[in-house]
Amino acid sequence: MARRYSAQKQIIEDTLAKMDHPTAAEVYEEIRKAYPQISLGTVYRNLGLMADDGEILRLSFPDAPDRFDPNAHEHYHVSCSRCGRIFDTDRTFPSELVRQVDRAVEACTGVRVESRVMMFRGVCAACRSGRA
Amino acid sequence: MARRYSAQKQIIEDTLAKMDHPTAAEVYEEIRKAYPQISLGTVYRNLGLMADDGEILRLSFPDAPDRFDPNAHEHYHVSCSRCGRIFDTDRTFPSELVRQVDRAVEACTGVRVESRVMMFRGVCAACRSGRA
DNA sequence: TTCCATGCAAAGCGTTTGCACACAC
DNA sequence: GTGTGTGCAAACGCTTTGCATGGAA
Repeated sequence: MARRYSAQKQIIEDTLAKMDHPTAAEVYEEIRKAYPQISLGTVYRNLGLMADDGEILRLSFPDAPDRFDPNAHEHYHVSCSRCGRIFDTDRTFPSELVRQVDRAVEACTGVRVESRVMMFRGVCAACRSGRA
Repeated sequence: MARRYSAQKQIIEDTLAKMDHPTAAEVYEEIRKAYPQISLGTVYRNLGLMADDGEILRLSFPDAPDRFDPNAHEHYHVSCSRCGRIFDTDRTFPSELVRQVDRAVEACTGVRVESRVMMFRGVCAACRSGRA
């Protein structure tokens, strides 16, 4: 059941942890700087497996490659419609609010919520004031 | 600025309205029953344009084709992790809750929310009781 | 020794696009 | 008549996969 150790998976994990919602290709390019022999297929394979195992999050956006998030905890994702940057909500986000929404969703649809990938669009603070 | 009238766009719009979160291919197949001469490219083109204009919603899921929703109003999407069906929240969903979340998101990330595509996973009522 | 993970390259699939033609205006 | 939308098919980009090899257990 447990996966066999592999240096590549370790590197992918460590690299993802240092990046900000990268695509698989971005992870690949970053790793290649230090380990030019790694293959894109391996990066995809490991990211996919980690996402399936719930270790990390895979985020899908229209017309764009998937992005990965090492933080699999419940949080929201917000992308700025001007600069495209992606923000996470953090621990300061009231968790009762999340639970309240879960309950309202279940009341409305009958679905008992297990996980949330919630994406918002808006304009970030930097873009609203001066420049992006 | 206004788009020119086209019978195809009209059909696509009408067909989408009658379906439940279909993919572009599903819309195409449905239309083909009555209008076999329509082309897949036209379906994609029109759905894409409508989504860009905010007329309809385009939903992206990992490892699956995009799905389209004729209802562009603020609502949540919930997909059942067992049967894969997609549910919408409806007007009974408390809108103050949505606004509360928007405010909390802005407090947390600095992003002023303009639109929400919120997707949950869980197990629907049908799957929880008997069979799907 | 066993068999899972890798590297490589090709295939797969959803989606977009270029072009010639048709049709709304 | 002018220019946007269509049909068709080819191209595209992201992602997965088959296969031979290498390395963990």
